[in-house]
Amino acid sequence: MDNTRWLDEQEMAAWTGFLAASNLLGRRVEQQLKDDADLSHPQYEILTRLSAAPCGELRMTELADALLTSKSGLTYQVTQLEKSGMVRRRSFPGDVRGVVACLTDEGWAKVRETAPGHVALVRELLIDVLTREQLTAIAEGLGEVSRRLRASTVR
Amino acid sequence: MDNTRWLDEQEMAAWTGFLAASNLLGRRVEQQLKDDADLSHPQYEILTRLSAAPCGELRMTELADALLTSKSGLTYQVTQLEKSGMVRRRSFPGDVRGVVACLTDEGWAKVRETAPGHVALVRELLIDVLTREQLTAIAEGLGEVSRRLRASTVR
DNA sequence: GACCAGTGGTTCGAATTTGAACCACGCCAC
DNA sequence: GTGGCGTGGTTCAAATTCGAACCACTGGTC
Repeated sequence: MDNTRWLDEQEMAAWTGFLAASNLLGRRVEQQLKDDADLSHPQYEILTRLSAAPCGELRMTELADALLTSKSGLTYQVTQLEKSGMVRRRSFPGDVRGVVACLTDEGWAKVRETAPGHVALVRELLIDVLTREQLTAIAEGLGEVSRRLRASTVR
Repeated sequence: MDNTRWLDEQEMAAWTGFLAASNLLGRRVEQQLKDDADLSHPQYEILTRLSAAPCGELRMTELADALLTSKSGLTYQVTQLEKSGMVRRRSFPGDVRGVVACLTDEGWAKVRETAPGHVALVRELLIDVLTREQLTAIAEGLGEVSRRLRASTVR
């Protein structure tokens, strides 16, 4: 017996569209960040997360699950950013094990000068291509999808 | 002056939802394929593309741009699949340079036994979470997005 | 106060990915 | 035919990624 519920045309289109957009967009964004700011996308994410946090600093763990990357991956990227002077590590007062990453002045400067170009690209390639209805559908639909994924993921 | 058109709340939600869904879904799918079939996602993609093609074979180049990966990446994955006996390389009659990848019997078997579980997961994590309206919005919206990305990408 | 399961981060090795350099060949124009 | 340019694939080194093992420490429990 084959009782698999295969995908109909519409569903298939959604899945392949999602996959393709995800690959191609990721690639383009990565490319632009590398060219304009000499940053990888994960690195850019780290910088913006930090810049949005009070005092420009966050615990490693908080960063790690905001970034959706593995712990070791984060360690690596933060080390890179530290080498290039964008970020500094400090130890967390109150728990010797804890480490907080902290934006340096150059880090702040980098974010300020990089963000506009990044936003412009995202707008051009994604946001402005969609109708308002598509935009809200995506915001709500994929929002729900990722909420469930987060919830069901073993921490 | 800062004349950047920043993202409003809705637009931001769409972008972050998209990024998160993309990361988390990719990770989960990857995981499942590895566990159930001992395949990476790119490898699975190769197998299904081949199985959808006449005679189960395609030129390397055709595969490469269907897969949205670099040429060298494809070479690597095909080599892996060849080692595990899912795929065979033949030379392309009519152009000595050309190489066609070709599903073996085990390759066919692998696709048949892996596809149902894969589809079920995609359904559970993505398709069945969305309303029908969201589904069509995503199919059309992201379809258009990726079409443009393909078109504007240097080949 | 000593034990012990659990946390926060780093280190390590293995697998994958990418772009650039490369090689061999086909396709033309002359 | 014979240069010379573009193509189809592979090879190479470098960067990144992941999970598993690890270390140092914390917070209860007895």
